[in-house]
Amino acid sequence: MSNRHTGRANRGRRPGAPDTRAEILASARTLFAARGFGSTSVRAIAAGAGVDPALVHHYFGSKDDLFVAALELPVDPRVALRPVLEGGLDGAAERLLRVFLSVWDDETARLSLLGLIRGVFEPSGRQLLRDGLLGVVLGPLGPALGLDEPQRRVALVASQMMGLVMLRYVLEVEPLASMDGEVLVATYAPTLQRYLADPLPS
Amino acid sequence: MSNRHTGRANRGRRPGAPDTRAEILASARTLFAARGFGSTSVRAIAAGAGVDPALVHHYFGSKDDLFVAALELPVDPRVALRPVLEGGLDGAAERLLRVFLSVWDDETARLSLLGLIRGVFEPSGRQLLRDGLLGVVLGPLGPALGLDEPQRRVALVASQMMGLVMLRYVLEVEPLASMDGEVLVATYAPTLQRYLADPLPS
DNA sequence: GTCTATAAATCGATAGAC
DNA sequence: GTCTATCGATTTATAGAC
Repeated sequence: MSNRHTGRANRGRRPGAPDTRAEILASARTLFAARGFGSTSVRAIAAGAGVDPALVHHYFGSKDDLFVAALELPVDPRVALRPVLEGGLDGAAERLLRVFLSVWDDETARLSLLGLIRGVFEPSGRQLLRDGLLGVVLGPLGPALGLDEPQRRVALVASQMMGLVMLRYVLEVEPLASMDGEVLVATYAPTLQRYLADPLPS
Repeated sequence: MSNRHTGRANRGRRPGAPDTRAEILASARTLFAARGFGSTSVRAIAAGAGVDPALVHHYFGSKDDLFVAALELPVDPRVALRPVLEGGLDGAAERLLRVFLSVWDDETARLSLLGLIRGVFEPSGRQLLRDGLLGVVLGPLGPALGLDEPQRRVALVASQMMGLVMLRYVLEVEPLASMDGEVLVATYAPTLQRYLADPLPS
């Protein structure tokens, strides 16, 4: 596990001077928050961390992966949402709600997510939440479900889910705060399904 | 209107020593935020301001009036919502959305309201927003429209409106942020009407 | 153990004296 | 403008019947 206390110290490669991986993450968080995902280049992140751009890919894979890591989400939304995306448009709202509630009703995940929501009122936090929620979390719904006007439909879905979060988990308004998950699914699924699939006005 | 600059200064009664009205307001804000509307008595507010309870009524009328004043809302929700309450259940969602958007799309009012929303993450601000939004603003919908399960229906309505506020006015997500008001009404009215009038699950 | 009746305290609001 | 006195309603607590 380590070569400390083996009698023969200083064997092998020493740990990288300052923790390179952490510096890349810090640089990414700062830049993503300040300029948004689209306007931040991997090269800029590498420069901010004082490392070679190739190291960014070495540690994190794609720029998307790095963004997800920088968000510090308790779950990888691309994994969690897979069953939602793969099931087709029928019943998509219901599956989405179930995934959504299972994450938010887990206490550890909830605390982490609340931290993200908290940043809403600072410009950097807004940018992060916009790109994260609309881009990474709900964005894939558009292509995967074959939505027309994907941006608009996804924004409508997001508006209802964000409101549910605010009332149930932030403001803790009754009876929403202690309502059974299945009842919530039954209540909100028709709304979300309408936003996803029904004809949009004008 | 005033005796300033009339050439004969200091006419009439001078303003009361410490501004009693303002002290009552300050005391009310503190107590409403800390304990909530229901658990705060007019007597406690008066004690906090060091004045007689009757003065509270003298300056502000009812306890409800005082609460609205303490919220520093840009409009009196009880006045603004009158047409919503009086029109009956049919079309209530549409009328509610129109009033809602007319207030939020006014810049002065919006800035003031955003200040209220900002307090969501502090316990005192939560209490204030809960009592304000659910109690004063949307609460009257229950009795006026003759809703069954008024608490639940009003909370559902609030969850969609709060989400719309977050996406359109706080996060400023497109295309919601610059969407025409009438399109928004047409989009969200069916959702709100369902929350108000349709059978609820379980 | 559960429900009802009643007593006590507290509250919001008003009228009127200073 | 400020305060005393007080009403009527609501809430809270207690006691006793079943």
